[in-house]
Parts: sequence; C-alpha cells; structure tokens
Amino acid sequence: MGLTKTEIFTEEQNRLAVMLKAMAHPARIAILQQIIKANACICGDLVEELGLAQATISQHLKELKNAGIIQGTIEGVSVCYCINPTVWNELQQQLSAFFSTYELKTNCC
Amino acid sequence: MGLTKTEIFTEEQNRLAVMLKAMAHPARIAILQQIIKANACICGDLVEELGLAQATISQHLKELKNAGIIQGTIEGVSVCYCINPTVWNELQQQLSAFFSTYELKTNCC
DNA sequence: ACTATATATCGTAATATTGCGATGTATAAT
DNA sequence: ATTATACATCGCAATATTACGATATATAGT
Repeated sequence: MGLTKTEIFTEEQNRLAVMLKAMAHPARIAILQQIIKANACICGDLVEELGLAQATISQHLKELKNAGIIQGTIEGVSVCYCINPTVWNELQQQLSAFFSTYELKTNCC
Repeated sequence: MGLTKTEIFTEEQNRLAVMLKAMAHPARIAILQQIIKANACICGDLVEELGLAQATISQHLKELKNAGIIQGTIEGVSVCYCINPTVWNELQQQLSAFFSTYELKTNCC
C-alpha cells in the first residue's frame, strides 16, 4: 500500500484534495502570500524572502503550478509567477460552498 | 533532511498549513462531508459509507481530531464524531481572509 | 464472568514529501 | 563565442503518509 485510493472518491473530492494539498505547506502559503502581496509577479525574490534554497523554492513553485493555482511566464532570463485567477476563484467558490454546508445545531454530541 | 522547516515561518502560516493538510485528502474530505450531511455525529457508519478498512478510517479521524477540526464523544460502545464549531469557523475566517487578499489587476504576466 | 460490538492502536510495506547540493538549460550581456 | 544570471531538474537522504491486518481496549448485553 501507501498510495491514495482515488478511484473510490468523486472527481470533485479528489480535485479539492489536490488543491488543498498544494496549499498545505507553510512555504507554499508564504509563497502565495508573497505573490499576492507583490501583486505583479515575482520569481527568485522568493528565495531571498523565505529562507529556503533555490532548488527547494523551485520545487514548491512547480507543485503550485501543477495544481493550477499559479502560472509562470518566461520574461527574459527570469520567470514571472502570478496567481491563476480562474483556478483561484474556482477554489474559493468550492471552499466557500464546502464550509457553508455546515450549520450548527444543538442536538449534537 | 525530509522534515518541514517550521521555524522559519510564522505561527499563522504553520497553523493554516496544518489545518489544510488535515483536509487535503479525499477520504478526509468525504468524512467531513458525511459528518456535516448527517448533522448529528456518526462513527463506524463511515467505514461502510466509504470503501476503506476500519483501521484506515480510524486513522483519518484521528488526524482530523488532532487538527481540531472534529471532536469525538464516547457514547456507549461507539464514538460520536462531529465538527468542532469554533475551529471550523476560525478556519473559514482565515481562509476567507486569505483568499480575499487577492485582487485581479491587469498589469500582470 | 462471558460474549458481542465498536473503536483504537501496533506493526509493516509501499510510496510520497521535504530539502538541498550539484548539475543542466536557456536567455542576456560583453 | 564567452560569461553571467536565473531557473529547472536530478539524485539523494531523512522522514512522513497511506492503507491494512492483527491485536488491544472498553462498553453493553446476557
């Protein structure tokens, strides 16, 4: 064993899990915050901002990109990363919907 | 290596990462959905609902409980699990705030 | 006390993640 | 063409996750 049984879950559950997993690391949360804060796209600045090696940051960026949360555009020597608005909004919607399904009721344990 | 460098991140970043990580698995998303749907708390029903072994479900429940997202109350032979309203709302607030920091601007890559 | 039921925990195998140094690749400048 | 800069990728070691069978624990009913 050791691998998730994706086949027994819905497409939606798997997709949400992938997105959340991409965000579920302090370094990647910090990267997203930095990208959002700088509005325009950043790249190697992240290596200096956070205290991680270049290879590590690059790997984290790849994971965020794979999940579709960010997008990178080559700009000369460097690469400019920014939020993917479509995916970002999609995720926001889905999470919002997910959280709002819960409603506190007294008859619980 | 192989372990996250939590010391270089803020308390908030680490906390959010822990919560998201707890939710970042299709089985645990399914479990949360089931718990919310059934409103009142469930337990071993989850084993039948999802197609996973009892030990596996128990482990997933433990992770959700460790993150504080759910809480379990012993009820005779069985254990009743339900959402922890405080943590749930906290997480909802934090995520909402996080997502709303982003605002689309044209001058991007 | 004995048995059934429900859940938790242990131990284990397979696989994934994290982080980094070293190295590759691709553009810009001289 | 050569060199510098910026990233990406490879390979590795340490650790974490996922899933499950087997076993422990704890309550309820007889």
